[in-house]
Amino acid sequence: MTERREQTERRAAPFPEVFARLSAEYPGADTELRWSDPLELLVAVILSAQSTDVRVNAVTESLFRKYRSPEDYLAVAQEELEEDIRPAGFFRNKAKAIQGMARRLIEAHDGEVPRSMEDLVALPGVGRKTANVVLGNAFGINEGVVVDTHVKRLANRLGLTENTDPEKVERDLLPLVPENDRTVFSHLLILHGRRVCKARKPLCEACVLSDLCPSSRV
DNA sequence: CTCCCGATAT
DNA sequence: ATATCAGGAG
Repeated sequence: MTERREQTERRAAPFPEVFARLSAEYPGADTELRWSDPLELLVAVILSAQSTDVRVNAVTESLFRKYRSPEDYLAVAQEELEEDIRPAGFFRNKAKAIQGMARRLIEAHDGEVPRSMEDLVALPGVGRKTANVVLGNAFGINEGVVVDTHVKRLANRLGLTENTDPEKVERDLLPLVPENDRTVFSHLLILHGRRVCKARKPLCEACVLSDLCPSSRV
């Protein structure tokens, strides 16, 4: 209790207030990825790694007309799939991952996208972040918080965690966020991160959280 | 930790 | 010129 800190170390933003303000700012916050079934969402999220949703949607618009089932992804040579997803970036890795994922769906899950974290993470190209998006958006299972680059950055700036490892960030957020709000909260942070709390030049003067953000420069 | 891909913002 | 973009694998 004797420790006397400088004023530079401001308090973490209170989660309920953060959630309330962002909910008001972004009503109906949802993914901007275009999808119409779990397989499409899974593919879209795999493609979204280090890419923008605009580029991913440009790719999937035609991709999802050509590939409608796991079998369809395996019916072409890897090189053909690579060309079909090229603009999304990392096209060799992602084509290989999608075909490996499709193969495992057929061999281990009767061609269906599994509904558990354990099974999803066992799919090639699917990590915890991708699994949480699919669970939350396609199946309404909100067990986890999606920790992507935006959620990680905002959680740190808001003082909701001191960790940078995505899994530790999620562990710190879980007790703060009611289970039913976890998927929505992820979307809120992602949207706010894209539009206001940007990685390079955050628009603190336009931020509805600036008065309670430890990192605000306003 | 590096690599994977290339467009865009700063 | 360099950091960043709805990450994951080796």
